[in-house]
Amino acid sequence: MTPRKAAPPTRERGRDAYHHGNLPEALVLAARRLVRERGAKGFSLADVCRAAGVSVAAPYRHFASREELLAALAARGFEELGAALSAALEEGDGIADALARMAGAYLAFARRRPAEYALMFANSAGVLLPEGTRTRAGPTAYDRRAARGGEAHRHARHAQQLGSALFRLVVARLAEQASTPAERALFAGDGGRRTVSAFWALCHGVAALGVARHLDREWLDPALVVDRLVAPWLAGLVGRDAR
Amino acid sequence: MTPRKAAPPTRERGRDAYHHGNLPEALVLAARRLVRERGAKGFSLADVCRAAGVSVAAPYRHFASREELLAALAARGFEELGAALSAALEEGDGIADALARMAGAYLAFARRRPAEYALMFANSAGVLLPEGTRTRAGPTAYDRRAARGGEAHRHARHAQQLGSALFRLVVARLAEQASTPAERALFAGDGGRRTVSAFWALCHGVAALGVARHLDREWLDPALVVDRLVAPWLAGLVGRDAR
DNA sequence: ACGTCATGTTAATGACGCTAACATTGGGGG
DNA sequence: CCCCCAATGTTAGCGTCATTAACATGACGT
Repeated sequence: MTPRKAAPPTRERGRDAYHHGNLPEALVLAARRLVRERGAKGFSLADVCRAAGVSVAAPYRHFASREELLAALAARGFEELGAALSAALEEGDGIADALARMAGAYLAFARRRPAEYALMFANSAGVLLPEGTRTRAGPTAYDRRAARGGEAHRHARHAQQLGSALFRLVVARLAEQASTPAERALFAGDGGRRTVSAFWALCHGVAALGVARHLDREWLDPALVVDRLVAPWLAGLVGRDAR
Repeated sequence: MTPRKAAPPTRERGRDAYHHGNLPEALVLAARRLVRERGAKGFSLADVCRAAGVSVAAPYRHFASREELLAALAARGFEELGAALSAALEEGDGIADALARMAGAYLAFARRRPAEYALMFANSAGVLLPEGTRTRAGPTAYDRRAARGGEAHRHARHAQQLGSALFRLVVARLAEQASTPAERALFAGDGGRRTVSAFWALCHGVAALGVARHLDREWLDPALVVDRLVAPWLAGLVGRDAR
């Protein structure tokens, strides 16, 4: 959007064929490997550089900071989680079944990639600092470079949450599958987003407490989560609206 | 517990009257202030020392690492949260009301102390590293000192979760307030712990997503959380067991 | 009075995040 | 066809941090 001057014609944007051969991708992959091996805090940007075989200053051509590299990794995590949820949604037969499958997929993701999952919600800039704070004011060196060279990069920014596209898809698909007026009412208009948000909170609660080892082992079983949380919640909602 | 040799008779353990006058407490308070002002990652151990007016090496007489100081802070957070939950529990009239009040207290805590809440669940050693990993093996200097001088310190360790004491209290109190057989069944035996765990997951899901700004503003209202999550969930559970 | 041990300080170490200044490379316009 | 330039990567260096060892101090019991 907003093409100030005609875009350079022949070269494709960040596909491959760079010096290194797509360093941003290599960095994200290296970071992901380290996150899986050593946990979300168990590595440094320097480690990532060593793993990718570049100097410690190289990442700053593509990412404004270590935080932004991790944000890119988190964004990738959200994409994968979204894909898993979409797949589960499509397999579902009826609202209750679809929600149960999605909960299973959600919890499976968190259990198989605990460090990445924790990272996705450890959005330090947005979460851990109060409202408008920035650790260091003023544009960073990366910003100055980026300002000069058009708009260039941006590897994070996208999908810093479960994209609203996915949200809309889930609402629409569940609305289709509704078989009673009460079920339909749950996904009509803005209420649909509300219902899905509640479902997300439900899944995230179990996933986050589970990853943090605050819950008994039994909660690793999606069947228990569905039986003691998802199903009762849905039944309660439907039952009330039916009355 | 396990008093190897008779404890030193006259001096009280870590009350006050040290060189500094209870440095551990001063450090925790300074850290808490910085967490509230600058967020969970917006400060360094050196900053805490400057705020407390001691040298950067002083904390290591009382805490093994920066992580352990933050753990102590988190433990304090869990204590406060537990107290708020207990108070709400006692005010409740009936299970549904008690749970609604506890949910309100829980969400209020997370909303009023977002950085501390995030910290409480960012237990890096336990959460963010895979199973048995340690960043650096071998006993630290603090460990060696502590091994020599009996068992000495320990400011964290306690209450790294919502204490099981609180858990038992909640289960017992709710079991008393149950007015139907179905409600009573929810809190009988191990099932009680399960039910309260589910409730915790529910609250944590909304609180964590809310703190991370992943939910719409409307979810800041406890009434909505109760109406769309807590109440339906409870009604669903009770309704099913009643059948 | 004294010595001892808890408590705190000074100084030093290695790693890290980040920046500026310099080097290289590959593709497109003259 | 070649050269220029911008994108990409490197080297060197700065300030900070967490952590440690070695040293200082002072309160308390003997």
